[in-house]
Amino acid sequence: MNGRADKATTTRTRLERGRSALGPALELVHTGRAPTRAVLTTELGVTRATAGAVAAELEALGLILVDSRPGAAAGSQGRPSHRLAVDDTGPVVLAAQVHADGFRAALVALGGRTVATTPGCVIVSSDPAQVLGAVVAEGAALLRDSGRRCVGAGLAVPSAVAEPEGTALNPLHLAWPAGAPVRDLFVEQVRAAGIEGPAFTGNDVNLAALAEHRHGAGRGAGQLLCVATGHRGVGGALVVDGRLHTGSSGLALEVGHLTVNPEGRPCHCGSRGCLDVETDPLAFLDAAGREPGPEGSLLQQSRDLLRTEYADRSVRAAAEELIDRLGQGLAGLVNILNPDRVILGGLHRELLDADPARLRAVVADRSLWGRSGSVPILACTLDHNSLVGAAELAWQPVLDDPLAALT
Amino acid sequence: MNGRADKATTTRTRLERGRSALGPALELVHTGRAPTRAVLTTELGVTRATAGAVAAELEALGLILVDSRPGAAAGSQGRPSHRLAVDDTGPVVLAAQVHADGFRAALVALGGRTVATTPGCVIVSSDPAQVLGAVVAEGAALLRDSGRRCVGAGLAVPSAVAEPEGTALNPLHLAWPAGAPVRDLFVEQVRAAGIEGPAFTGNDVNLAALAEHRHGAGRGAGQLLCVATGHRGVGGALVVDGRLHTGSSGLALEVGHLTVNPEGRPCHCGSRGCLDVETDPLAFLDAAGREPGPEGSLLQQSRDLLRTEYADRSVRAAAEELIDRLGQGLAGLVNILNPDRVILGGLHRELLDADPARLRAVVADRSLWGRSGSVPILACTLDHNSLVGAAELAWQPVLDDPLAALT
DNA sequence: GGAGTTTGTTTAGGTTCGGCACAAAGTAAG
DNA sequence: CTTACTTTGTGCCGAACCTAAACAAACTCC
Repeated sequence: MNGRADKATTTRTRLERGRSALGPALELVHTGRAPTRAVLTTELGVTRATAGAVAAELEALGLILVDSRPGAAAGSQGRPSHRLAVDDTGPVVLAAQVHADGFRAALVALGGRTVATTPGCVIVSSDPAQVLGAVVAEGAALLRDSGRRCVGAGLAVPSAVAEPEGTALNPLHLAWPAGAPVRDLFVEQVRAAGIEGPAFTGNDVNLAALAEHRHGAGRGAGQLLCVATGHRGVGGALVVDGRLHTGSSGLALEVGHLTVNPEGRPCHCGSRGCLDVETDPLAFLDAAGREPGPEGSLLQQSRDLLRTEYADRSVRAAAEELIDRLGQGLAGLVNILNPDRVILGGLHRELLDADPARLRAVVADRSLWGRSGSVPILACTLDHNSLVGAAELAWQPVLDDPLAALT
Repeated sequence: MNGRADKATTTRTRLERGRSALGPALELVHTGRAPTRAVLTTELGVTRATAGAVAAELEALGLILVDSRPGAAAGSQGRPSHRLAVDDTGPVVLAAQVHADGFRAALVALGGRTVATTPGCVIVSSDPAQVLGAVVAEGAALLRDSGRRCVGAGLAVPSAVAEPEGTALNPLHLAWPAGAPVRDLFVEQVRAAGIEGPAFTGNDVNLAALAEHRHGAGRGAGQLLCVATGHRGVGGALVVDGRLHTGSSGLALEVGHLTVNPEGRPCHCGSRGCLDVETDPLAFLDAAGREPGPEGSLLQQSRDLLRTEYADRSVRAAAEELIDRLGQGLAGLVNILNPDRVILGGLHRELLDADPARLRAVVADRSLWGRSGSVPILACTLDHNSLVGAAELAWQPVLDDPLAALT
């Protein structure tokens, strides 16, 4: 009996109970759905004993605080439950975002709270490695200043990211080559900077959707559709049961080429009237008869126009045209995906704010079922939601298995 | 201490091990992915001891057979593993399908094998209750003749089925009222016929996709997109990680109103050139300049035309037009859903067979990423896949928890 | 201040699964 | 046919994890 086939010899040594529920419990605290130990007990569906052990273990890991002082909480009848909160002195992750305007780095704690951030920086190179090096350098400086433990890094890029390769397929706004290996480049820079933990990369709208689902307007949604436009083109994302629906190779929700205007503008895809070219800031400025400025500022220019000159007939007409196109696109997506909530970002969010009734009416009219027609359409609520989403990406291993991720 | 809050007193009595893996194990045998106990062991990721207990338990439940005779299997080195197979004398489910042509009932065993079926029957009423009564009566007769235990019933209908209400939102081909409570009506008829087990209802294309994923051309696909057209309109379905993606209220993949031809036919939805009116049998007959027959036979008429008169210039031109439109629609869906396999049914399957290269080229050209463009597009392979899918619906509780479902 | 309610804690016990040793059943080679 | 080797099935033990139950603690309400 020398050549043994049994190799799965995972010797576990810890004796505490409540290990398997560790991840779900941390996620509940992380997303604010378990403010007390009593709520944690019911949410996990375990006994008080188990929930107590789980909370104690998470506290021992330095991730959460269990406030067991008498008098810490009160209000209803019975013994007040211990309050649960993210440990503000606990580990952080490095979150980074690259976009047409520039880049930004931040440290994000559990709960999605940004504990340190750089001001927006300007990109000085069109070489992905150099840009990511600058981003990581900023993040490393933040980490040094804070003196906190880092357990991972996440990067948001304005491009579809193919999995499992981790390549950016259309980083057009960055003048990067299509297919740039952003994941590997980012990992490399993170390693070179001596930052610990795994490093991940994702599409900015996907990550924004994830952030909104966990900490913003998407909380509690079962099937959350997110659509946003920043500078050029339109991005989409779907969060199903708390997880990003990335498709089989990370390219799902590439919604830009839905036809929303049969007689519309020609698109580089060969068709015409695509969502991409009909509802982005450039389309808005064009419809309003304004001269577009530099690419990085298209969103700001459009936002200013919408907010300050909405009384102007040409601006209003342009807004209404884009709202109708956007509504048509959203209706198509609602028919295909049947979400229970829709969140809009970037210029789309501004369009929603400008005339919510009109957008909702278009969607209701064009989507087939009254039930679907009444899907709530909301504006995103988080500042820098892509950045927070990048942090979520880095936190995910910890949320999945805190014990394994921290040791 | 009288008013106790702890009420979850689930006293379990069985002593066997391998309970939690019972469902996954049965699913592996059911879908043919665990032909032997050794494979079951590795697929489940448990020890041989546990897998043995699981297999024994499933055999004790009368669901599978474990062939432990020496010499039952051989071929490679080492001790041959016990063969696993569905118990052919085990329980069955009642599967039923209603469509424009008529209806059909069948008994389906584990593994998706149809053990008894009625010939196609003609619908003689436009009252849902009466039709379902006739369907269930046929099924009950099959059950009586077979003398086998029934553990559930499933029904496929040509309509979106809203959840959790179980209402058919657009049963147009059946002349049923929109919003007909098909689930409740079906449950009622099943109960009245004295058939045991829970009863479920689902959309026919959804169920066809489920069947193809488990027993047909979709086996092994991670994200399976299924598109089909029977008589009028187009249906879609998505299977993600082996489960139907139904959206938040069962209405996902309502793909009929994607715009695929900006200058196309007007659609009742108010737009023009929708997939629904551009790629269904009626559109094909119209494009070929043929007079459509009665609604129930549109598919058959189109199929005959495609197969026997493809040399005819008008037929070929019509096929190519529809292929282009279908390709555009599929490309849009591929961009949004990023599936790793596409399966076509009904007339779409015939179009694929007529000119596979053309359809694949259109999809590759119109979908954005080369990677997505190379999505395999296949024809469905199961006879009566909606019927088998209806059976899958009824089997699901057993697959989820065999112990609970059978006792 | 006592009754009632809700939650935390301790203890005991049970279920499930992995590790391990060994037996069983085949193939491969002489 | 025998021996070596490979692979799989089985029985036993213990660890891990959780529930149940009883009790203690901390609040509200009257």
